[in-house]
Amino acid sequence: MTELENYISGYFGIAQKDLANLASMFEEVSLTKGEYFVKKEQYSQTIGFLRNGFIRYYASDQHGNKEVTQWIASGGNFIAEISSFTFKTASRFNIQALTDCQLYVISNERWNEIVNVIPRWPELEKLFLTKCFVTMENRIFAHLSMTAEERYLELFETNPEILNQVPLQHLASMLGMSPETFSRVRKKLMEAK
Amino acid sequence: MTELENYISGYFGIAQKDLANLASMFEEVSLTKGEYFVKKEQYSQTIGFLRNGFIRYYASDQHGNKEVTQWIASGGNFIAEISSFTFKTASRFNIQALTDCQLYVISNERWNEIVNVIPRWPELEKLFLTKCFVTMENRIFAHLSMTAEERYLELFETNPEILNQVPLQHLASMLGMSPETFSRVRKKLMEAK
DNA sequence: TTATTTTCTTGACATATGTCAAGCGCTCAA
DNA sequence: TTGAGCGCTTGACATATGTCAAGAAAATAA
Repeated sequence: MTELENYISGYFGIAQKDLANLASMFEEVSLTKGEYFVKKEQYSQTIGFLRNGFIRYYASDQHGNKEVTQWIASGGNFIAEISSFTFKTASRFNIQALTDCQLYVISNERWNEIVNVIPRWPELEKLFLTKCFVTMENRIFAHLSMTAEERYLELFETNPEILNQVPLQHLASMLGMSPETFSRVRKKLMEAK
Repeated sequence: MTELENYISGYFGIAQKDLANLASMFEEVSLTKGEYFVKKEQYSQTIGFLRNGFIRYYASDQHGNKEVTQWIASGGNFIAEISSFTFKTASRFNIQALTDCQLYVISNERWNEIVNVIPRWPELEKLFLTKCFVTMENRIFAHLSMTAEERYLELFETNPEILNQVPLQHLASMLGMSPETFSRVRKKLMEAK
């Protein structure tokens, strides 16, 4: 089983024989640090599967004063500006490689042909989208109910590796706090241990 | 065209002849103010379409100190604890009528039979879920990039009617601020005009 | 209607978090 | 190896927002 098949199999329960077909629909792409997967306002007609590295979603706030990091994706996850991909609208975010990255990429047209390989694909896609939606609901609840320190802790417990691998200022922004607050929370929790 | 057909037709582009069939799969349900559509920890196997009234999603924060309003749905929208509905997990939220409400309700089993009435239902459902996901991404971006006052203003411009129809304390919570801050922002913007 | 409860507002004050500015310490390229 | 940037930390201070308590207003019940 190739790496991509392994990953996809983790997301969806798919029969071995179909996995190879599915995997063959993707194309290997590399991004070097700083390169863009999508630029804001452009149209993005692809979905990427991030094999390794980190990719940041960001945009300016409404006044153009500061860059806000919407999300940082780690290896093993899908990457897409889903609004642009699905509704052919302008991208809301820049999606940029924070490190050198390797991806598997698939075009919109190809994505829509997956159903020919895997008949129950619509169901799997639905479950995938639902899972994404539920994750976002939980993320909103976290912002409504938790302090900056609690949000930091949650990240630390959920995804500790990321803390050594991407600029902390971007993690701070993704968690909705300033880099200074992030640094202080971090210090406090270090000393407490 | 009945009310439900009219609503559904707004969400999805569906042929007239299919609409009646689809609508007939729903059941009329009323809730009086204070009644629950779902209680937290229970299993919810239905989706509701809110004809009129307001329904609040809420749960306690992690310490059990305060109730947090995740969302308030207005008439003309679907209501569901989607995680419980799709993955048969315990509900994360209470979903409670803030006013007397009329709904159309459909069970999980019935929902899965819609495809027999409308063959392209999986595609419509996917578009619907994607739209929900995009909405949540935008809501998170709002929390990362906007002040309390800006979030209030956005609600005021997007959905002004809601401000006279549900307790402001719940709107405050949904926007991630205290009732006092909500009240002060409100006063400030009233005076400014 | 009147009584009772709930919700909203307001002031005084507390606290979390943001801002600014300086210094330190990496990293990376020459 | 050595600058030159960039990113992180820290202190001093500013500000947004939260908390508490009281009273006013509105909704609900009797």
